[in-house]
Amino acid sequence: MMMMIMKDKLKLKLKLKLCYLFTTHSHTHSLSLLDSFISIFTKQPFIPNSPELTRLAPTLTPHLVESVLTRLRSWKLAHTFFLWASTQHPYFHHTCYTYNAMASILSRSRQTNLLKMLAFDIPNSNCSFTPGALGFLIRCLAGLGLDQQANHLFDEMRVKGLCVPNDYCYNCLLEALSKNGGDVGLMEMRLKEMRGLGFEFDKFTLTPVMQVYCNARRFDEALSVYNTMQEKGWVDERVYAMLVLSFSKWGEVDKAFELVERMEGQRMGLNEKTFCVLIHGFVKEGRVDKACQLFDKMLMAGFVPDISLYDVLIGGLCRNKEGDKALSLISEMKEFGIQPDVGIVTKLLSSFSNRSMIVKLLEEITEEEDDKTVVLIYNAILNGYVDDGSTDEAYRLLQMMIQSKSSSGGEMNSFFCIKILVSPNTTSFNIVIDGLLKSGQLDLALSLFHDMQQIHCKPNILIFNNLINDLCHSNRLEESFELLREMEKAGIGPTHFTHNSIYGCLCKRKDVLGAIDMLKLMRSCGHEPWIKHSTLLVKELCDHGRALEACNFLINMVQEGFLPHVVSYSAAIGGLIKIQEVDQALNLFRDLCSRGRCPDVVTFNILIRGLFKANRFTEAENLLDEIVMMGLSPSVVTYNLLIDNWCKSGYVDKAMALLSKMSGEDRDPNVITYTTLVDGLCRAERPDDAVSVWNTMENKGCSPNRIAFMALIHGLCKCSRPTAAVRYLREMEQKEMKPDSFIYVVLLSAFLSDLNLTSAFEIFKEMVDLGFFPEPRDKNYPIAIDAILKFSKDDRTSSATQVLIEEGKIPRHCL
DNA sequence: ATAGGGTTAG
Repeated sequence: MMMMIMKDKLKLKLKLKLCYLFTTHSHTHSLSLLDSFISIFTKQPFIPNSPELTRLAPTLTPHLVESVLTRLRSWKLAHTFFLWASTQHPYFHHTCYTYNAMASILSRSRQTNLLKMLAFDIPNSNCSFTPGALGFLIRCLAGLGLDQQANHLFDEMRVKGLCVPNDYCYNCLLEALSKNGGDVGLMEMRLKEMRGLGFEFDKFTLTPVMQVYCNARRFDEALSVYNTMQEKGWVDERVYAMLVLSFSKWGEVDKAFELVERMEGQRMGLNEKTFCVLIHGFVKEGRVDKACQLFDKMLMAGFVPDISLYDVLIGGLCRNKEGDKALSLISEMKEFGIQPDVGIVTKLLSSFSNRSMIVKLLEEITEEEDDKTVVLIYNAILNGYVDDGSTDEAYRLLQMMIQSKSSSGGEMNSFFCIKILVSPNTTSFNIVIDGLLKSGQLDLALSLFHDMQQIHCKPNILIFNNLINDLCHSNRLEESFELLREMEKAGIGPTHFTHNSIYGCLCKRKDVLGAIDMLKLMRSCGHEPWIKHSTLLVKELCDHGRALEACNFLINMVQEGFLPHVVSYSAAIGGLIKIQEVDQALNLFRDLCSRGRCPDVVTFNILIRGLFKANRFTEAENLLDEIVMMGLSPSVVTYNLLIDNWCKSGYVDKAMALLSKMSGEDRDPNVITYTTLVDGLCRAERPDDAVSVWNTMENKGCSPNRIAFMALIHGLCKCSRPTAAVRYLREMEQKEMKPDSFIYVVLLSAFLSDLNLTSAFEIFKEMVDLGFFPEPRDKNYPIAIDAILKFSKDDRTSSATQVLIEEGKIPRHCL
């Protein structure tokens, strides 16, 4: 410790000596020092502890550091130098001036994080700041939205005694707080502090205060501040603009406009940006009238409008069906040399329902404008047709445009009654081809594609992609490949969309080899295959019992450098389970985990179901623990699987207990949960409990679907309660749900066992009328035959049965 | 314009 202090003292002595040496000579020496530092810090590579720097360190002064910082052109170099200088104790300590020089550079170059760090360091450096310096620093912070840091810094500097803030500091702080929305409570607290310290409020205090009130929609407070400023004569253009913009934001268009007029009375004006924001805001509020007036004022003030203002005004006028005014704006913009673009023309067309207006628009433009603009308008018309479903009209108009190219006189457009003198461009074809594809006219789109090549119009990537995509959806793979070759010949590189369209088609076809070839191609282009396509291939294979091939495909994907998504893996696991390869499924599961893919609840659900089906209950329930250990939580499906398994293995009460647990865990039971339990309770001969679960379901607002109804009806019949069951059948009918045929058989049998022949016949008749009479090979066929026999033998039903036979409703072969 | 998938009930 002692040694270090002595060493420092020695260094200090040396420094004083050097300073003396340099200051005794003229300041050309310090200029050359400046140059030395600049050249060292701009030299590449920079070596922090070079002998050169060590030699120069003692010469550092705050003034020199400031000069170097402002001379270094890049913020990075400046910051490197700044950090280096920070470590040169005891020769050098930063002052508020060097800190601020750095802060200003970081603020200008938007280095938010570095500035934040700097602001954090300053109070810990024990460097004192003048009030002016603190104000400056706060403004640097505010410039990058660091108002919270500014607020914190302000207090810390004061508490540590490093600065005694004055009214200027407070004004800077208020300004900072108002910049990012602002917190009314915080702002009012600072004002109270100021007053307590005896500082007067001035224009620079109240302007940010008003801003904060405006941002917080505190209408009355904002106005009262405004009035105070008005009395003192502090209202300037900025204050006005602030209030006008706020009024506009609050939807008070008239008040905003009044204020603008008041400004004019005081010979004050808005700036260009404020004009633009206001005009957009007014139109948004549906006040195109005031927006147009303001627009005129803007032109009077000498500002040159840009196309976006015309766009928004014309859009507003079109919405108000003021087509004439919109058209006159078109003439006006032409005087400014601004061409209407597609957006504007489209807006005009959408508001013009009658053809005369469209003709006017065409006239307005065709006279002077070049072909480019005319094509733009025609494209807008094509767009309009396609958008309201008149694809055929669009196609016809485009054909006329194509003809105009070949016949020099121009084709007569019967709709517009004018001559078409312009040939279509790529966009024209794009619009119509797209429209044709959307309306399912692929072949017409393809023929248009050939037409465009006839007139040497170049197709773009969008046209190729859309055609290929549609061909793939129609399973026309060969033609897709042909287009792919064609686009490559045309020098248009396929995108991931192109490749994925074809890949998807191959997957749909279960063409494993083709899909792998495509993956190779995609790998070479850096195109990622879409998850849904790979998964589709896996699923298609699994649905056909080819789970092992699906697994091989996934292995191939890995070999091609694409790690399949967990969804694709899950599909394969499901496929393995379907062919009873549960152990293989478990292996695949472990494999994907080891490859770094994370299984999710669905993956677990698939496995749990597989294990249950294989009667491996303990393993299934162990997986439940694994879900939790992985930080996942069981889903409703997981619980439903458990409930189903417990119901079917005789633990209905355990299942019921889980039902109550689910609501508590914010895993609300769904219609499947209830259906499973209704089925389970009926299997356990507890029809009353089943009905009570049913009622709970309805009370919870969960509406039963046809499967739920069928489960209850079936269940009640099994419990010999066909009369109760029929009530639910009627409810289903009321809800226009159609039960499957077996429901009628089940009801019929139940009534027959119950010896309720009348009701049995009623159901039987319904079944026959619905065409649900079982085929001879159907296992329910004997039941139907037995019923007919019983009906024929009984007085209550025999004649009606006879009628059915005579009407031919009971097949002949039954008799 | 172009993500999106795999699991549960009668």
